[in-house]
Amino acid sequence: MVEKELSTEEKILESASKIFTEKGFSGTRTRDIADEAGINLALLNYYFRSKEKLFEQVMKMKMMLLFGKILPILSNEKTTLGEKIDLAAEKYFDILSENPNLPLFVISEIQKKNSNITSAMPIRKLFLNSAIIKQIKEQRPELNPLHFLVNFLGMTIFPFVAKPVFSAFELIKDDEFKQFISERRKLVPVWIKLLLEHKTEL
Amino acid sequence: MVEKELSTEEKILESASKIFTEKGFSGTRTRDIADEAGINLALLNYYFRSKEKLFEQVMKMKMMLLFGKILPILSNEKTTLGEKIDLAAEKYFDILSENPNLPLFVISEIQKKNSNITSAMPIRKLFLNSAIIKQIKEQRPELNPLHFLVNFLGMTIFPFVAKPVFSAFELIKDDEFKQFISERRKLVPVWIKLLLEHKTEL
DNA sequence: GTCTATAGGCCGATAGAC
DNA sequence: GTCTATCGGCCTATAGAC
Repeated sequence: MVEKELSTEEKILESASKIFTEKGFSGTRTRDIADEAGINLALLNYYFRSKEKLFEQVMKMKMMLLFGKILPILSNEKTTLGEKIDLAAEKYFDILSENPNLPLFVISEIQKKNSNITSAMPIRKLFLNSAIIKQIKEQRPELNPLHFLVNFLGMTIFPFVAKPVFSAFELIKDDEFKQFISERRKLVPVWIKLLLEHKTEL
Repeated sequence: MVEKELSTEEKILESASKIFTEKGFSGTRTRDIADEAGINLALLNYYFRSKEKLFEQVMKMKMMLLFGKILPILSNEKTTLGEKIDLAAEKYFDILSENPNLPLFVISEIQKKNSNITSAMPIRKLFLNSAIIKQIKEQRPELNPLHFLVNFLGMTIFPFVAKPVFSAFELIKDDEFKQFISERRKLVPVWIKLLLEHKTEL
């Protein structure tokens, strides 16, 4: 139950965020959100008009959380490539440790086309023109720079995405996972730099 | 529409596989499966009793596809670590190119606890006792071998998991993605071996 | 085995009192 | 703003004819 000194609207948003993230759009019932927020179902529609509109609000928050802090780091013209890797890893492991289900939620709702929010965000331009893309191209002109982005994101985000499966098969316990992630926080930047330095024959 | 010379039961399974994978358990309506299979809704319940039971069948197929070919490669006592990496990468890129939504489907349905199938599969034992874990420990005794598995899976699976997001933001087109994946098929084994060879200071 | 028709329950949304 | 009560539609599952 959400308590504290939140307005009714904020309480509903908090609860919606929690339940949508756990169950996805189609698995969520507005009644559950209302219960979690400690208010009546009618009130949810009074504030947000419909389940869809409430979901879009939550999705917008989640996208900001997923991209808001990272894009500025990648776009910074004043830092070196190595500094960007260190900063981005640190920031992402922070965000994901606080919001472990964030990437799986966003990816899977976008895949199911439950959100049109992507059309409203200029990620493409921001990303393709970012300083880090230029720096990777300088360092490794023979490869698509997306390879290194995917390596970075795969090493950083994938453990959080795959955690439900690892847990279900008891490959790792919750406290071991925390330790595992704190090791990766230091290892991933080292590994990414290693991959960037060693020219690979195709 | 599924045609060919499939039995009714197989047609329903095929269609269920397709639609569950696209929309997840809670986003799927049994009517849509029946339509896709070109049969009546009542017939679906005649063969499979319920939506849940049909889903469990599909999930079992998907888990076999995801683990069935890979675990034997990782458990083979006669191959070297390098050979295992080459074979596993090749096999996984094949499977995932044919079934790009497979990992996202499995992960996200397990996260939503829509399936109990994990309790029926002895993945933990098979994996923890596998030859590859021993070989990684020999090569890099100072690190949790799970780090290298996660690196491998992150580099291999993550591009497929994240593709809906990349596509939504137009960071990559479908034909470019095919090319991108065929590059990674060669690059990932090289990168993984590189990470295994270079001792990392923690 | 396969169909039509419908029961029965769930869920999103709203009317209307306070 | 917040509630109770309820509508109307959708979805799974089944009864029963062929």
